[in-house]
Amino acid sequence: MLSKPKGTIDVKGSDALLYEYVSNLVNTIMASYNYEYIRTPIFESSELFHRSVGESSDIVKKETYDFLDKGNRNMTLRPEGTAGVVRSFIEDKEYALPDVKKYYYNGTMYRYERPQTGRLREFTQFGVEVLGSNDPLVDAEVISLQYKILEALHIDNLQVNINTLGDAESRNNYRDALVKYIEPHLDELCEDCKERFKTNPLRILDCKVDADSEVLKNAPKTIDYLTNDAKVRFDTVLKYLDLLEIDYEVNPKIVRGLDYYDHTVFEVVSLDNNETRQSVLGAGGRYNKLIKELDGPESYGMGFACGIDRIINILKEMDLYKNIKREVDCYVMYVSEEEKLYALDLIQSLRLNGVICETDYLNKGLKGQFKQADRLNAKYLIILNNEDLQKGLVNVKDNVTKEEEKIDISEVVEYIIGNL
RNA sequence: GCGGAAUUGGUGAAGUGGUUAACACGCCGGAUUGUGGCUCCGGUAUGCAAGAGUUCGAUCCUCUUAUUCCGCCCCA
Repeated sequence: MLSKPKGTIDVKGSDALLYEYVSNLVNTIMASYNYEYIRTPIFESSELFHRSVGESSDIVKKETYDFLDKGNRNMTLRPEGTAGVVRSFIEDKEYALPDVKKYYYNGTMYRYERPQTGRLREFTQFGVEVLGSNDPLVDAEVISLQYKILEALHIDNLQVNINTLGDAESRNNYRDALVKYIEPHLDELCEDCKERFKTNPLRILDCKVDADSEVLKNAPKTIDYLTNDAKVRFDTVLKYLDLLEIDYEVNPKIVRGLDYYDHTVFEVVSLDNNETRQSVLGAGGRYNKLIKELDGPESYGMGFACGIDRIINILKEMDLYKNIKREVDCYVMYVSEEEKLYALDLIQSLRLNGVICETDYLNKGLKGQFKQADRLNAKYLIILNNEDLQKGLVNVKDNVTKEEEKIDISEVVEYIIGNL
């Protein structure tokens, strides 16, 4: 038996409707913020991700889908969306344009991970990237945009956890201080933290095992190592968020795992999402260094990415979305071959007029067709029979009131449209 | 990459080392000679994730593999 690859899903049925619903909502809201849709390749040169996401990050070290194409080029299935968008921005020299570029994307990403609920190898994210402005206004807008989308889906108990890493100077100062502080206490930390100490010391801060240890409680805080400019900048972001009425909590432990972040970093969680599950719905931050890192000029970037699959998991448990299904306007019933000809013609006319129309494809009896019509929640039934057709009439039954009337066949389409 | 649990039909599931794998929903057919949704009757897994082993005999025991779920790592 052939089956789908590990960590992938088939999206169909009510799931597909939910994905469609979320995507449509994203499109609508993005439009009102005037973000442009961008679609970048699903595979890019491996080098792009090594240089953007970072050689030392776990994503690149052990989670990418790499392959050699037939021209012996090293390719990687995109593990995240930012790198491709930034690459495109640089490649097309959009930094030279007079305006800020505001992009949003919505597509599949690939990471070779151990799958769990809310963690797939092929997963779907939407996200935004704002390129070319360092104004704290952008930080606040990006965070609020993500927040407002989740809010529009009626996901409750949202919380934004926010922190700042500061500029390069702040970040380096802090890193040095942290390393100096941790080193003598290294033996008191867990095995994973000893490894992190070598690869990415900042990540020790959000270790769950050592979270309650005295060592971490007394560790230096990023906020104390900010340059004055970086601090003022962060305070400004928070002020704007207050103004936009976004619930946030400054959490000095948020550091993020991708190497390209500086200044603002944040994540949005849903607190009542069955607690143990993957509760981070989206995350992002500012990445001013990244553009130069990828051979662009000095520029600025800020964005977020949001996991649609996780959103869908939450929506599926909400009463609001329990009965989502496509409703059929009209079900056309026939039995004989002659009636079928009328049916075919009528169905086409209805469909071309925008009526969602279904019929029988299995030569079922009338009883079976009634059953199918009910399964489809058809609002109207059109029952064809030879006797009436010869008089130019068809039976139209309102499937809610159960009232039935005979309508002139030339007026059926208008009648249905008029009643929908 | 590491640790743990699970896997029975279209679905929810019960069950046992030994002839026909319960029950329910769904679906199909009939009672109802072309207007159903109620009721009644009948049908619906040559099969218990896949493969190998133990056994006279395994869905049930053992091993391997796969997948799913949970925890860790990490992350959306």
